[in-house]
Parts: sequence; structure tokens; C-alpha cells
Amino acid sequence: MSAALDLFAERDFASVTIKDIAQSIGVNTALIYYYFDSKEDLFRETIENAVGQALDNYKNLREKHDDPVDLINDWFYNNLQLSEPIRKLVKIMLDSAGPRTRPPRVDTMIKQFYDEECSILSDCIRRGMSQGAFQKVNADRLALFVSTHLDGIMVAAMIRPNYDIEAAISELRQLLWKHLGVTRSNKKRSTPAQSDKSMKWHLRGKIGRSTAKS
Amino acid sequence: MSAALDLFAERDFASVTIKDIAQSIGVNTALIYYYFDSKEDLFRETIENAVGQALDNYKNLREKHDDPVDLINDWFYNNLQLSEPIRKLVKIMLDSAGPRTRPPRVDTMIKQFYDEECSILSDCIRRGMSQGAFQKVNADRLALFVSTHLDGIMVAAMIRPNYDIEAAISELRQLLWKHLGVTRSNKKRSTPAQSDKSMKWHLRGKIGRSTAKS
Amino acid sequence: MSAALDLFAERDFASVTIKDIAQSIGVNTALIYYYFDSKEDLFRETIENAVGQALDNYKNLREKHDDPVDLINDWFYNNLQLSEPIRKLVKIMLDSAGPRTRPPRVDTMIKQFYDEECSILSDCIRRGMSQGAFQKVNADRLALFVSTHLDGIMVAAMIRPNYDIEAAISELRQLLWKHLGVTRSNKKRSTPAQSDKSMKWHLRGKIGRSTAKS
Amino acid sequence: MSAALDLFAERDFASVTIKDIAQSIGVNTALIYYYFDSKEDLFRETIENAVGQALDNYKNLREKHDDPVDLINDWFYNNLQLSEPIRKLVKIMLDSAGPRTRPPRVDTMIKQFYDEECSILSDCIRRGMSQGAFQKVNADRLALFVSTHLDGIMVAAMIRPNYDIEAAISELRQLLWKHLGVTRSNKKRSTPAQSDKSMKWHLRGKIGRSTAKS
DNA sequence: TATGAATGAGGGTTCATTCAT
DNA sequence: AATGAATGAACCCTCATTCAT
Repeated sequence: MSAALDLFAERDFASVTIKDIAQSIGVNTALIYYYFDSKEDLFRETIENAVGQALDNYKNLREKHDDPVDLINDWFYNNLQLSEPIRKLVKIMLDSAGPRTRPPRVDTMIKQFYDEECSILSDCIRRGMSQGAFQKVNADRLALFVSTHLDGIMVAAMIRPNYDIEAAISELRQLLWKHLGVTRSNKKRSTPAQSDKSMKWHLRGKIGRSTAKS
Repeated sequence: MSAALDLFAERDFASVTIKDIAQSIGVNTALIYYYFDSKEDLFRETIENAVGQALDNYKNLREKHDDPVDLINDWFYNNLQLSEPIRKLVKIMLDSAGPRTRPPRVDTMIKQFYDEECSILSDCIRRGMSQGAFQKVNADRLALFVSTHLDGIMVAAMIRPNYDIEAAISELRQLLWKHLGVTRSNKKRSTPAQSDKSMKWHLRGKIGRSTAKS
Repeated sequence: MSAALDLFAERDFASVTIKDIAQSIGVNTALIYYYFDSKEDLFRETIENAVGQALDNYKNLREKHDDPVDLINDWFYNNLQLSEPIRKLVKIMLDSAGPRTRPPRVDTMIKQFYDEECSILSDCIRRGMSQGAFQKVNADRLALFVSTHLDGIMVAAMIRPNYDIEAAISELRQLLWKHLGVTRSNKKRSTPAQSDKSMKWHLRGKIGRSTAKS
Repeated sequence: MSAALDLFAERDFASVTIKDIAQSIGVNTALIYYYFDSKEDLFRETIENAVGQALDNYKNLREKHDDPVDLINDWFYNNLQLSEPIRKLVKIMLDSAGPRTRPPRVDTMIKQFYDEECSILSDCIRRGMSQGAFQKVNADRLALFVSTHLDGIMVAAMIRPNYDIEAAISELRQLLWKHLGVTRSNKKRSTPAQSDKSMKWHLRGKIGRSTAKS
């Protein structure tokens, strides 16, 4: 499924052959049919798996942070770190978006994914507002705005040559904080023990593998 | 080419068969090859044509307005009105974005398109700033931000069910004006009673082909 | 028909398209169908025409010479000079030789052609024998031998690289004369006024355009 | 490949469809592509295989005989026995002889084949001369003459109706012996009562695949 | 006499899928 | 659990042929 995800993201459903997938993991073509009923089945399970991982990831994120600022910062960091798999997901979701082409179960998963993404953000924003830390805004609309922009970043990174994904995410983050009236969004409250990698982002701003693999 | 554009946008290059295209316009399959050398050739010419039209459209826009505020407002209005063909374009550009799959001429056209889009915006912003109408901002970065967000809107409209494209564009527009410090961007000709949502777009250009059809 | 002959000789019936033929003479494809009923029809008429010319040529040869030695010498010279069209003919005849593929009229023409070729030779041989100029041989068998060898030469010239067609014909000629006991086959009777080009061959042995066009 | 050889010899490359070949051996069309990359690939391998067998055959011939007379007699006998596959080979070689159409590897094989054929003959002739058994002749030229004539016989057998291939080969053989001054080329083992025509061929090698089928 | 446009049939090739082992 | 061999359905593309002008 991992190999399939890579290939489905690189090309599209129709262009990727079962043989391609089999060869990329060095097995016989027929073996794929031992584990999956059909190409569509493999595709569906692959997406479900990927979306499932993304949702797990979001769940972890929610559980890791109490502070809305931290959570949102980490959410941005996460999107940068995982921008490659996320791009793949967006690409595949778009590919299978045509009328009648997307199987209902995939459709459901995609909706779940976006609902969760917006929900993380809007929940945080609401919590921040109720804590008096954020200015009053329309939490849902702002969350949707950020989520939409993130889609835009992922797409731009795929379509446009030399698009700087890190700068774009950083800009979106700053805009969000400005919008929420959070002036010094990070390091203010001296988060101690920032052993976790994701915390470095606040300080350093620069990530080792800038815009990924090329 | 129009039929091809529709189909290539709906599905993807590999999924669309020449027979599909021929049938959708009621001609024999072989006739396609009377006018185009190959499926790839048809694809390329179709994209070039579509991008060409988009660039023409931008050119008209530039020539129609002197005032940067009007131009940008009209640009937003344009993107709403033409959101369907633009979505198609984005979808196709993304489809053919895989490594080595995109023919160089298509690649060039895409770059041209995005360069022009950002250029329209940044030129306007710079003009507005030099006129003292806008606050000082980094014109290029802001233009890229808006352009990226627009991509996000188009993609979201395709992936997410019930995505309100008009509201999204409207929100982006308001955010831009707020950012530029233009408080009442569109009250100039004091159109009162703007109850109807779509009426918020004051400046309306003649649109070539109404979006229609769907 | 001339263009068709060239193409049919170069490739084969199935490989040559009507478009090829039309393009090679700079006319529209449909125009071919104004003059010929079908591709097969064009093929047939082309061959009939070519074989007809060859037969005319043989007829001229017969009428030009009284002396069997002269006629046979001229016949050899002729085969050298016309080796290119003859090769084409042989190629085409062979191509259309498969079972059931050759239309009956073409079949008849081919038979006529070979009958006439052998007939010219055997008639000459018989005349020479009755004149006491040649040794006694089986005229028909010898004629068939020479005719067969000539086919071999034409084929060899097409298949084998760097095959010297002139040397091969010359050798066949000498062998024939030796076989017939004609020691000094040419110039013996001081054929005066050899204005005709074909006569030069006896003396010079070397022809200007040696083995033709490459 | 055997079925392909038959069909390619009967018609020509372009006329033979993969479906024809598949049907003639009772398998699915796609299966051909499981074993061969393309129609051209099948064609090439088929020819290479056939020429390879012919060369093997020649090698056996060389190893079987010490005496040049025996070898040449056997060579003639061989050509009679294998006249059908040889005809096929000649036909195919001629078909693929057009400018630029013949792949280089096929070209090489054909050259090899003819070189070996002439080489067998000229080597024999030289050995015979050095043993004092043959008259002095130009070995290479004579070998080429015989080889060319054999091509002619094969072609004549295909083009001309009712061509007696056995008589033609027999005549060529006799002419060769006469030319070399070998009077009773085959009386050595005094096989009397050679009434049957085919019995004239004294030395008979084991033939791989009887010509059969037609 | 000549052309551009159109079509039906078919050919080469690919691919998802299955079967026997 | 894994593979080689086999198949039917399609797909891209070509071509002989026709039609309207």
C-alpha cells in the first residue's frame, strides 16, 4: 500500500498499472490479487489507510497539547514536516474527485479528514477566545480559511516550480496569529523541555530539509 | 478542444479516451486524428488554448482599469465568474504535474499563467502603494499569498462537498483590503442596498463565456 | 503509376499507403480514386503497365536484330541497363506471389513475361544452332537456365550488399557463349557503324552508370 | 516463431497480423506480447532463428565431409531437401531489403548467411584444386555464380508456375562439375540403377525437419 | 478535375484479471 | 504465499474509401 500510495500520487489511478506497483516492490503481479480484490480495492484501501494515518496524527496532536497556541503551532509544523504525504493525499483526493468516480467510502474518509482538520483549528480558536488569549473572530470561517490556504500551498507546491512551501506556511501562520491578536505567539511562555523536535520550529524557523526531496 | 478540456478536467489524461472525446461531439474517432497528431498533441493544444484564453482575459482586465482598487475587485469578480474553467485548468495542471510527464511547452504555459496572475496583483499593489492608497506591504509576497489562496479555493471547491466558492473568494478579498488598509474598497459609487450576495461585486466585466453548463 | 511502381517496389503492397503515393506526386489522396477503382486496381494496372513495357521492350529487341549473337548480346545489355526497373518488377512479382494473393490477371502477365523472356533466348539459340553457329544444346533448358540466373542476379543485387550486378551479368554472358561454343562472340563480324549505344558494351565492357543509383 | 516464419514467408511483414500468428497456433493475441516485445521483435528473432538454423546446418555439412566432391554434392542435395525453408528465408530477406527498413541485426545475419554459403563452396573448390581433382578456376567467382543461381532457382520456384526446382538444381550441379572438370562426380560408390530422379543425389545428409506441410 | 472532411474497419499494444501450479 | 502463463477487453492510431463541394 505504501508503494501504491507513492505511485498513485505521482501519476493517477488510470496511469498506474498493477504491474508498476508489483515491480516497485519486487513481487509478481498476481500476488497483488492475493491480497486485494481488484485495483479499485487496492486504491480504496490505500487511501483509507493514508487518511487513517493522517487522522491518527491529528489525534496525537490534540492529545499532546493543552495550550491552543502550542497546538496550532505544532499543527503548522506538522503540515510542513508531513507536507510530502499530505501533498500526495491532496493529489489523490483531487484525482478521484470527478463525478461518479469516487467510491462512497473514500468520499466519506475525505470528508472526515477535512472536518477533523477544520475542527482542530476551530476548537483551538474557540478555546483561545474563551481563555481571552485571542481576539473575537468567527472560528469556523477562520479555520476554513486556513485549511483552504493550506490546500492552496500544497497544490502550488506541486504545480509551480520552485515554490517555497516553508515560507508559505510560515506566512500563513504569522497571518493567523496577527489575525488572532497573538503578538508573540511562541517562546513567550518559555515552554521548557523542548526536547521534541516539533518545538524547534518556533525558534529556528528553518528546517533542515527545506522544501523536500525535489 | 472545448469538449476535450471538459473531459480532461473531469477525469484525467489516461482515463479520457479519444473515443470519449469524439462521441461527446458526435464525430468519428478517426476524425480527431485528422486535426491532431496524437492524444498528447490534442492535450497540449487544448491546454495551450485554455491558458491562452486565460491570459487574454487577464490582458483585457489590465487594459480595462486604471484604478488599482477597481482592477483588483474586478479580478476577484472574474475569478468567481470564471471559477469553473479555472478549476478545470488547475485540475489539469495538477494532473500533468508528475515528474517527466508534463511536456515542456505545457510547462512553460503554466509558468506564464501563474507569473501573469501574480504580476497583475503585485503591479496593482505597487501602484496603490505609490499612490498612497495602500499601506506599505511586500507586494510580491502578498500577491503570491492571494494567488496561492485562490488555488486553494479552486481545489477545495473540487474536493470538499458543499464548498461555498463565492463566500471563500469574498473572504479573501476582504482580507486583502484589510491588509492593504483600504477600508471601504467599494463604496465609491455608493451602491446601496447590497442585499444580494452576488451584488457585492461592483465592477463587473464582460465575461467571455458564462460559466454555465454544469 | 510510375510513382506507385517505385513505392510498391521499395516496400510492399500492404506497406504502401494511398497517401504515400498521392503525396509522392503532390496530389490529394481522393484524386487517386478518381482514376483508379481501388488500391488493388491501381496495383494491378501498375504491374500490367510495367510488364507491358517490358514486353514492348523485348519486341523491339527482336525486331532490331537478325543475328542471334547480336540479339543475345543486346538482350544482356538491356538487362543491365534496365536492371533497376527489372529488379522492381521481380520484387513486386515475388511479393504478390503468395497463394491466393495474386489476382489472376497479374498472374497471366507474369507468365507472359517469363515465357517471352525464355522464348527470346531459346528462339535465338535455335536459330544459331540451325545456322551452325552454335553447338547443339537443349535450347529450352539453356534458356531457362539463363533466365533463372538472371532472376538470381536481380535478387542478389537487392539482398546482398555490394553485389556487382554488371560483373554478374557479364559472367553469365561469357558462360553462355562458352557453352554455345561461340569463341569470339562479338566484334568478329566487324559490326560497323555502332552508333547504337547498346553496341558499345561488347567493346568497352564498362558502362557509365555502373551498378546504378545505389 | 515457426508459425511466424511460415506466415512472414507467405505474405509480408505488413500483411501478417499478430492475430494471424496467434490464431495459427491457437493462442490469444496478447500472449505473443508476453514472449516478444513487439511485432518487429518477433520478426527479428524469427529471422535470426531461421538463419541460425541454416548456419548450423552448414556447419554440420562442413564437419561431415572430408572430400570436396562429396561435400558439394551434399550441399546441393541439402538445398533441394531444404528448398522450402530456404525459399522462405530468401523471400523474407528480400521483403525486408528496402532502404532503412531492415534492422541492422537482421542485416548482419543475412550477410553472414551468404558469406558462409559462398565460403563453403569456395573452400571446397580450392581444396579440390589443390588436390588436383578440379581444374583451375576462380574459386570465389564460381562460388558466387553458383550461390546467385541458387537464389534464382528459389525465386523462380516462387514466381513461376510449375517450376521444376529439382531439375534446376540438378542442372546447376552438372554444370558445376563440368566446369571443374569432374567427369563422374558421383560414381564413387557406384550406385547403379538411378532411375529415380531423386536418387541422383548420392550423398544424403540427415535433414532436420523434412520440408513437409505444403 | 481536384480537394478537405469524414468514416468504418482493423491492427498493434496494454492491462486488469484469472488459472494452474 | 508466490509465480508464470494465458486471456478478453479496450485503447491509440492508421488506412482505404467515400462524400460534398
